[in-house]
Amino acid sequence: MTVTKIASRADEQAEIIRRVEEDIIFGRLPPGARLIEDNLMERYGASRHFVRQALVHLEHTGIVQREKNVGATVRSYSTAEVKQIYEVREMLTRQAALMIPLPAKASLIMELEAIQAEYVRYAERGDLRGIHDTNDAFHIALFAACGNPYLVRSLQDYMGLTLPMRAKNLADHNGLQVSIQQHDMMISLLRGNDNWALSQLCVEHMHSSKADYLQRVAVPGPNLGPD
Amino acid sequence: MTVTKIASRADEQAEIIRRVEEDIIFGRLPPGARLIEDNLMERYGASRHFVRQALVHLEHTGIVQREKNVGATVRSYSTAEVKQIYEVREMLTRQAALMIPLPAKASLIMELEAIQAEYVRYAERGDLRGIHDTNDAFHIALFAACGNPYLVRSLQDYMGLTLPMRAKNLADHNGLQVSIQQHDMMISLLRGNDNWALSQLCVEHMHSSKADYLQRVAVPGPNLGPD
DNA sequence: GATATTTATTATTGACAATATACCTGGACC
DNA sequence: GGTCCAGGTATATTGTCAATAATAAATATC
Repeated sequence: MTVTKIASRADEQAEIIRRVEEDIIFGRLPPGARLIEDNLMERYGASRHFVRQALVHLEHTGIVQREKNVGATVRSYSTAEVKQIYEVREMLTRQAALMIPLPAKASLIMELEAIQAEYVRYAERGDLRGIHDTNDAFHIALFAACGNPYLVRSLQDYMGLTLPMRAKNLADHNGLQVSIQQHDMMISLLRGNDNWALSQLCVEHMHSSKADYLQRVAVPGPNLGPD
Repeated sequence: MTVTKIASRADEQAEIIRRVEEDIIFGRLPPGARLIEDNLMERYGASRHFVRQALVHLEHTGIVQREKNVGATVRSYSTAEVKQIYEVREMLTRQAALMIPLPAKASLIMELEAIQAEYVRYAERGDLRGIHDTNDAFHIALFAACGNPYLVRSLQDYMGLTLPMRAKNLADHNGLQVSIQQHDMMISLLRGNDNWALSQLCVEHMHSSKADYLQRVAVPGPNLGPD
């Protein structure tokens, strides 16, 4: 019940979005779960207006589905959709990686190393939210180096869209270790000259979470009991 | 003052968005113009709620800029930004075109021919709005054939973003004729087997409006007077 | 030239309206 | 007598609005 003094009213909505996202990512709100405005209002202590706006945003992002006069639910993705989403994300990723001038500037490498250090710290602590955020920050910082902010924006769109799929992977100890190693490899490739290798690594980096998710979808969790 | 019985309240917002877009596209609202809620409310006979919502949407689209407590303005693009936007759009377009299975199904070709016929009709009549809409419809229908709705969605995003740049080109008689011819060529390429040629044509198809816009930006219109 | 004041504009809120869904009741047909 | 459908009512939920507060920019004043 800490009040924590929300910085400004404008950030309040962003905060709601973050928290709903978080709840979705970490499975507290499973796919298909209804997002009822009144509940969210109470849960986050916000007015209907902000909650609604947050839902509109999340709908646009793609992780929430809204139906007029009926309400919002957490969206779930079929295997076909997951493949399609990743197809585009991989394409954008590959392209962005190829556009990064190599060898990268020292400032970029320093920035990434700083983020990576933080990432490792969160990983050790098992702070899921921190892991997730620094992971995203790492990729954004990396791809920003491609020089085209619009490409980065689109990549971010797809990172948001694949949020639910990636979360579980980062919670898994093994997957997390692999992710950390791959980030390190990316940094070392930035010192070299091989855009193609970088591009390939970035695409592979996505592969595990995608495969993982598809597997999870194919074999529905047995510990949920009959429905 | 025709009332025209707006189909449903939900469509009202879409209608406002359409009309604001239209005003921006056709230059009635030039880049930098302020979009004042009260004005729009009166102009479109809508409540503040819908106008605001429309502005939020247009901001997300990218053709409107909003600053807290200050208001919304029509966004303008620097040459660098235009190039970056088109860089991504071309990339997505190329990719989508390469993914269309050739030769295309007869149903697709029929659909495109129908749209194209409408397009020509609007062109003859000089109906700018109709020209614009059918042109977009043509491309959406074409690229939908790539089989990945998410790729199409991203393409649509960029079509929206380049809206202000493309409009003037479609108003120009010459540019319009070229556009019509290129559409015909696309349809005939769909009957063949050469994805690469199709891809190339689609990218070239964008080139004229892009070049045109960049030229227009480079040589500011002289009939606006000093500011 | 700095500061107070006014004005134009957007942000926020809570009350109310509209809508869809779930539930319940009554009746008819099997 | 039981069951299933139709209709209507209640309820849960979202949609809309208009009044008010908050903010930033412009203007006037000293």
